[in-house]
Amino acid sequence: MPEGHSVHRIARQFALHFVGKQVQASSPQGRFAEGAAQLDGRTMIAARAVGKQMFLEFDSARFLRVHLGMYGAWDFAGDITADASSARIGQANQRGTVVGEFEDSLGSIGAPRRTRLRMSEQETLAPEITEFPPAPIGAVRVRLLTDASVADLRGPTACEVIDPPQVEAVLAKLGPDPLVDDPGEGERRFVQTVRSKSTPIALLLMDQSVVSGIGNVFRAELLFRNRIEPHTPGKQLTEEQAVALWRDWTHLLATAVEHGQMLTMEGLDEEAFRRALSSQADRHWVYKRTGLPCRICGTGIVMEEIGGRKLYWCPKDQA
DNA sequence: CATCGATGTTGAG
DNA sequence: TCAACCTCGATGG
Repeated sequence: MPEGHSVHRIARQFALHFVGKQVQASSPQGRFAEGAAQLDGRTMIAARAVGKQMFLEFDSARFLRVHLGMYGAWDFAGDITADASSARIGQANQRGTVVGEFEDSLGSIGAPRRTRLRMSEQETLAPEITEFPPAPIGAVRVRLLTDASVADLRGPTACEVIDPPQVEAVLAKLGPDPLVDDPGEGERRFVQTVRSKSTPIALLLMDQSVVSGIGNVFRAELLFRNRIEPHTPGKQLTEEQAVALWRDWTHLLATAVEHGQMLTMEGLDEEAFRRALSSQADRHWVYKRTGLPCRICGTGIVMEEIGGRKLYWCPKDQA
């Protein structure tokens, strides 16, 4: 379920604790045994996210490409970075465990630390491990293990070992990512593409070849924040509207990566933004609010299926 | 405890 | 256009 910000957070986790280290790769589930064997014993060189895709680079020019799809997740344990301001506490950990921000990045002398963190759309702290490495739980497609940290991947849409030309082929199909591409260049590409197509803007925002990283939540919220009617053909947007969409996406993405959660009320409603930081309620302008009153004008939010996904908007403010 | 739906993508028909 | 992929929290009985 992750949109772009989650993948950037996961890549950062790998950059902090796996890059520069030799990695033991395996496939406890068995389905990725061949791929794991190609990575086993190699050193991770870099971790990079582009949109919802992640590339873990290993020595000898091998890349692990991962796309979490609808319900993929990484389970980290040992020496990892757990950010208390964004991670929720898992069920069995309700009382007791308190983890300070970046506490676990402080020092790693001696035995691996015991933090366990699931990173998907949400970040959830699980009960601490009692042994390292912990036994894999469930269907783990690939396990990446260093002397102090472990990462288990489950339920991904894509998980494959590829070479540099194949990496380039994947990247070539992706639209700009504000955290990857030069800001001016990304904006130019986005605006140019959007304003050349007759496809509804609601579909263009979800098209990863037009812009990388936007999913169903950000799509609906971006269109509301910019008061754009979702069915408007891309070519009917003004230059200013297209530019504003790109800049707002840039802003929302950076905020989400920083806080580890989507904060789409930010910038337009400071009170709601602060409330969203600590609670699960009142998080969105229109997403999943069918029939509820618009937070601005009170009109009922409407929903329809388009391109196989649910689209939410305010028929009055986004007329 | 069974069922549903989801913040996504691919490929068959 | 739709099923499949394969996971799990939310929901309902």
